[in-house]
Amino acid sequence: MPKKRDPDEGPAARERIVEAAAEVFAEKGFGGARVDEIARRAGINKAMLYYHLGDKRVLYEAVLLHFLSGAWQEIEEAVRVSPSSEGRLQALVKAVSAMAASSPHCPKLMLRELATGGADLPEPVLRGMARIALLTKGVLEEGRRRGSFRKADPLMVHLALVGAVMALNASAPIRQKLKARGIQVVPGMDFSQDVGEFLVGLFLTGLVSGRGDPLRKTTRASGGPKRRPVSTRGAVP
Amino acid sequence: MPKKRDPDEGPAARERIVEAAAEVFAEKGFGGARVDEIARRAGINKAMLYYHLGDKRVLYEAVLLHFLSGAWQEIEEAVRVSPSSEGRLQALVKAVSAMAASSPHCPKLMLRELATGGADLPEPVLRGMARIALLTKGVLEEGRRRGSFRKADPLMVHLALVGAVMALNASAPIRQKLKARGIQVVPGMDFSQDVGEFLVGLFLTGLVSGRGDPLRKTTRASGGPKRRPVSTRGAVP
DNA sequence: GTCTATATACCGATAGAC
DNA sequence: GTCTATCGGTATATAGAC
Repeated sequence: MPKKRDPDEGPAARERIVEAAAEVFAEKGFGGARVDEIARRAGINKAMLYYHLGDKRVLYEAVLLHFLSGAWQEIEEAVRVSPSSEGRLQALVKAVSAMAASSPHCPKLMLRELATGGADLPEPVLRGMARIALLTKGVLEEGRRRGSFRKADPLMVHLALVGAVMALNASAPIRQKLKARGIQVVPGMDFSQDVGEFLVGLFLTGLVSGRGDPLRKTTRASGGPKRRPVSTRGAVP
Repeated sequence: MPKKRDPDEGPAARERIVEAAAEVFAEKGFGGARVDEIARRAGINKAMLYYHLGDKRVLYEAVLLHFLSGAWQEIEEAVRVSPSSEGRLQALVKAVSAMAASSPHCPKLMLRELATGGADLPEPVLRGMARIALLTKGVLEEGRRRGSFRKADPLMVHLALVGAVMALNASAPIRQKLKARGIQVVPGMDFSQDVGEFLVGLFLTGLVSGRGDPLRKTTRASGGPKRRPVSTRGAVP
């Protein structure tokens, strides 16, 4: 009886391997990840890993596509069904945020790829990222034409969004370390606000007050400019 | 004659080693960096590297402190001299952006640490990061009390700022890859807008139009908080 | 202070028995 | 399909000659 694992005890070998690989690649990076450790966490022999998936780079490609291939369609769909420019931008921000929040491994993998300049990115992943960047560009340019958005480089918006989303969603360990050094927002270690909603507010109207909360009137069409915000304060001497 | 290197031909050994190490750590990460390669790029023998700096982890610590220790004071100073809440936030954004832009290695190193959850961060670096986060928190809470800012979790703002800044400043290789796949904003491969000014606009007023562009009223000099920055609309006498 | 040579350990990948 | 054993290559770190 060469088989020691009960075939009914969980997902198929390939699935378990990809999940374990995502964990280890996210923690250690492509170069730091050890195939032995991936095999161990998958509960499988290293030789079996090579038998099922191929070498380390093929494994990495499978991990990235596992996280990204589904998310792309959800992002495009979320943008497609929104009726206004602001709604589309809001949908884009929320969808990217949701993708990052869908797995703790996803934002870490993305941040590493940002740091390496995409050196380890396989071609299919690059094409998908280009699709999302083009989608962002389209949303922003249309909103700009309609007068809903001010002038901003679409690629910069895309990169700022990805960076902010991934940093926030990968920040739990850093938050814990900062918390031990004086940064404590609320008694718990979690954020005091929903990450997606925070990002929508940030990208749509920024931090300066004087405009209504964008979340309360999401489907406002692309009409003329909004009412000029009232500067609230005696803060200007 | 054991010495092959002319002592006058450049900076001291330690400086050259740290610079080369920053380069390699930024490109390959802590686990992926090879001590041999650092020594080679520093134009020094590997044994000499150990003689001067100690082991790989001490070397990494020296690299991080080299980039961060000076930047912290500049950030705190830039915030300190700003006369208003909005001006302080603007100064903070610009100072963090300037730090990331000061060296191509800095944003890559920061993104990697975000991805690892600060696992490789030495204690002095962590304390410095906590200082900046606390500074951000103070700026936002004061602005909130004065009515200048809307409600937002200060730690989320800090992490979003760091993520966006580092992603934008480390994005040159990714931009080139995306450019080859249909994303081309302007003929050159550079952004069509200054990164610091884009970020100020994003964090202060977001992308939705209807408010005066805060960038038009900022002083041209980088980090110049001399003039009152933002609230210069005609409606506010 | 500088360099060569090497100890020690580990990793990716495969061969081959079962 | 599964596992053990191992090869070949390479990494960190140090010993020791000069």
